[in-house]
Amino acid sequence: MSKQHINLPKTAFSMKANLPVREPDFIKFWDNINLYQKLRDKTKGYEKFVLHDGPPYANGNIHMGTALNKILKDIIIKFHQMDGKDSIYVPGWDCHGLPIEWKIEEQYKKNKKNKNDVPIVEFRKECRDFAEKWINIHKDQFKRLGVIGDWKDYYSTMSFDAEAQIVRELGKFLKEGSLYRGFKPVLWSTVEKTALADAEVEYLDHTSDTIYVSFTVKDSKLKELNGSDIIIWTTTPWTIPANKALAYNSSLKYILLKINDEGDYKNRKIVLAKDLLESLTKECKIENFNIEKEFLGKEFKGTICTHPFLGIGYDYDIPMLEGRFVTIEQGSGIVHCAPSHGPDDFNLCINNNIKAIETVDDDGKYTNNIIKFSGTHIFKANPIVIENLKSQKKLLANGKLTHSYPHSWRSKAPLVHRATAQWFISMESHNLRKKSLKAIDETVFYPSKAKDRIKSMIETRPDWCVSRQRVWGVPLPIFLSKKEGKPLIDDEIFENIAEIYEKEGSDCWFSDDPQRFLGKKYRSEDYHKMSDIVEVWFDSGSTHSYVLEKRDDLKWPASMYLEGSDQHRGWFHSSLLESCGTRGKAPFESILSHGFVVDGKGLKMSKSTGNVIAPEDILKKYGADILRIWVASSNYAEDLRIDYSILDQHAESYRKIRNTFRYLLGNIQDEYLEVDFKNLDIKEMPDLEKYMLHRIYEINKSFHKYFHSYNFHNLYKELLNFCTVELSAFYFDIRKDLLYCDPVDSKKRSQCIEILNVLLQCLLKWFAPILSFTTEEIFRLINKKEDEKSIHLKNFVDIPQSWQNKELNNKWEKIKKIRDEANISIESKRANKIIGSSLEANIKIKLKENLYNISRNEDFSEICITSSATLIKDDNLKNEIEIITEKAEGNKCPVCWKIKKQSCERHGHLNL
RNA sequence: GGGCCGGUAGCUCAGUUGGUUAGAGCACACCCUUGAUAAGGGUGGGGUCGAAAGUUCGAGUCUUUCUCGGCCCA
Repeated sequence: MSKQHINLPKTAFSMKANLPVREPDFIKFWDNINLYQKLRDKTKGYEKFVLHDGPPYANGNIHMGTALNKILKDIIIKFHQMDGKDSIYVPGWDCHGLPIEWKIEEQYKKNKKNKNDVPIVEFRKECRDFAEKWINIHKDQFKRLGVIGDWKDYYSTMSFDAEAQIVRELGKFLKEGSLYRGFKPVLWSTVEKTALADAEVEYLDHTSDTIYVSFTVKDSKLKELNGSDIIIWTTTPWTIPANKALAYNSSLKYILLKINDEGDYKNRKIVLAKDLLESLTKECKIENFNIEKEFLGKEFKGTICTHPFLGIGYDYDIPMLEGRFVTIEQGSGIVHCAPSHGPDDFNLCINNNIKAIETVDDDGKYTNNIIKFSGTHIFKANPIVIENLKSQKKLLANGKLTHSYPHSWRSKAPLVHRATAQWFISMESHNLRKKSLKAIDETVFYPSKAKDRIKSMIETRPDWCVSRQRVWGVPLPIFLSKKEGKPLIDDEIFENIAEIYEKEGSDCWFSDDPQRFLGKKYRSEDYHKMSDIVEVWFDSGSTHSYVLEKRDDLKWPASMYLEGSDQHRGWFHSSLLESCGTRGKAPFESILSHGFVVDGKGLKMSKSTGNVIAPEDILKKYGADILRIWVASSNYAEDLRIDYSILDQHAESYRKIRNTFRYLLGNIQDEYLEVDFKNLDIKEMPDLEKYMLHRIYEINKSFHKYFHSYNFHNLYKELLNFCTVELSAFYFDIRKDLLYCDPVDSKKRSQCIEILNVLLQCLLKWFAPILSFTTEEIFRLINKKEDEKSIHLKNFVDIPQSWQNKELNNKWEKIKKIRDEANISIESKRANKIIGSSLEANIKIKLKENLYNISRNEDFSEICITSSATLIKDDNLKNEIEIITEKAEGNKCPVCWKIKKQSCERHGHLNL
């Protein structure tokens, strides 16, 4: 038996990973050694890389998208840390807002409790506790993914200092004058005198008055339209006095129609959508008419009409605007717009610089802004409006319609869209739009196409409405003077409020005497205290001010913001606006946006489709490292597909990587020796080892190139290919003979061992940001230094330029080609059952002079793993390379298994 | 419905400014090995580049239309 004469690999590193069971131990370990703090200590004073966390909402278990986001962040953080930066990740949570309010209200409903009976402060306390609970759950879920961050000192939008700073930020906008009071429609119940959220709305049948109204064209580029009547249809006649515009669809076909019937409209020309001709003439009982012209909606552009109540003082222009929401489902194909009474109307108008005004008061009565009808309750206004339209000869027809209509879930009363006072940040008054666009230009985007996406949003977005009529949020720190109705602007007051919040949070706004906030300078009797809260996007949009700017360990602006591509309209967007408004610059140097997680077919995950995979399922079945491989190997610039077959594939790759490490560890018998790269004696190395060093140099180069461009899927692919193609199938396979069969202390074998140590170090570090757990497992096995606790505390390797050897590379490219040819030749003999193992073969390699000269000093029996190999120069060859494979005759050496006629030159003396 | 983005082997991805026969790894099939062994090696099959039309000497790459999918908006 000759096993005693060979050096077989031996390692404590098991083939089976058992990640789901083992990984949690490493999380405990990282906690125990306080890895986060160790990292900070280690790179204290170094250049900072700050990846500012976009706060997830503290509500519900994490899903695949969250897992993707956190893992991607962690991978990037670890890369920069190992690249020699102080790479900092402070996790945060978004805590205020409606979804949590609803959750608490839901609990109330279950317990038959009425929200209105509960003091606001108590209600807010429950919201706070709810968010707190989910932060803790999330924290564990994120840690389980292997994410290293400042878990002890995380940030949240509901912390007292956050609430205080939000007040200061709002104060800046108020002081500047860009935060103004405007009006915007919300769903309103005139019975309960309150705004309702979508979830509080019930759709019930309701019978409405319907009217066909005409707006006379005052001026149009389309000459035939002048003097004609544009027809609109509406189910809310009471909104006609609030009309400010008309909307058409530019791709629809419209017609100009002359009415010949007797009555108010005899000989008048009306305009309507062609597709609605039949229904409209039927409903309006128009029998005799002729079509005078047909044209496309886009020709309306620039058309101005007069208000149907022109005769009673409504003497302003009504422009026709392009509105994509206009359809031919019902009506006339032209929609009347009252910006105070519908979201579509509001948006279209505000985009065309027509602001909504207060037209209806809290009680449901027209305000003084409505000429002639002020004081009239809108629910009693329909007959009056219809009467007036008729007398002005602007009513083509009227009727009734029963349709689904929003009602209050509590009082069951029909709701209306009513413009209420809201607070806006102007995009124009202080050049916020311009500043933001400039900031976008100065930001680096990964992928670069994302830049255009956010840019076009900023270009077209209306003013930012930052007020909400809810309770779970930061109260708008605004006092309106009773005399002038103007907001109180005084830094001292904002600071006073902020300081109070810093100590006790913002609950006191709702419970305490307003005088407390006004101090001694102003009298509370002179002011109305606003009860609105600021919308949550302002909360999270301000994180840069109370996290990046406030903390000494961070920096402003952040090096990077990294979120899903939906955040172009979310957090990227609000952060940009908030920061540009208050600091004139973006709070980030770069933005990385990733796509969405979809199923294996590219469809979005949904409960109803049943294609949802939860991170928890993956962790249980595969472990976090497999999930991390999935993240690293997927192209985040597009949507990321995931299903069990995809994960199986990655688990398979993981095994390959693991076995690559196992080979390395086994052959060094877990006795790792750190190689001094700089002083490695390359000259003495065999060619193959030199070639491997060259490959390491090249891989390392592209590794850095890919990492600095955040191109992880190519980086991972490069590493994986290196393991499979160059190591496992090539270098390792060739060197088994040397490692197993040469004397332990032979020079050549020692040199190979040295290369294995180099490879181990390189691979361990290259993979550490991705395979956080597995690399730690290996590091624990080989690390002997008491003070070096974790692989994550190490830096990337620095590969000496001297390892690069392009000439040698060219040579080995050719040798590999010869090897490939030899394999094909050997395989044909194997298929014919002449030989089995390649060691049963002797090969003759015929080469033309050029190739021959390059190869002459190499031992191809070693490279091709055959018993012998002879090189023959032959310039008359048809091909570059020709291989002849013959069955090796003789005796099999019991040690190296080479088949020789004579006794083995390496092991013959052992007399086995 | 609108805006933006995308569709290359079963899977994950390459594919420079349009230029030979579209590549890699994995998976698959077959074979070898049994000294990396619930491992390792070899060989091989597999693509009308989402569809159609167009520009061009030449299109995976450029243009248009359609289709499917995703995000955002309505």
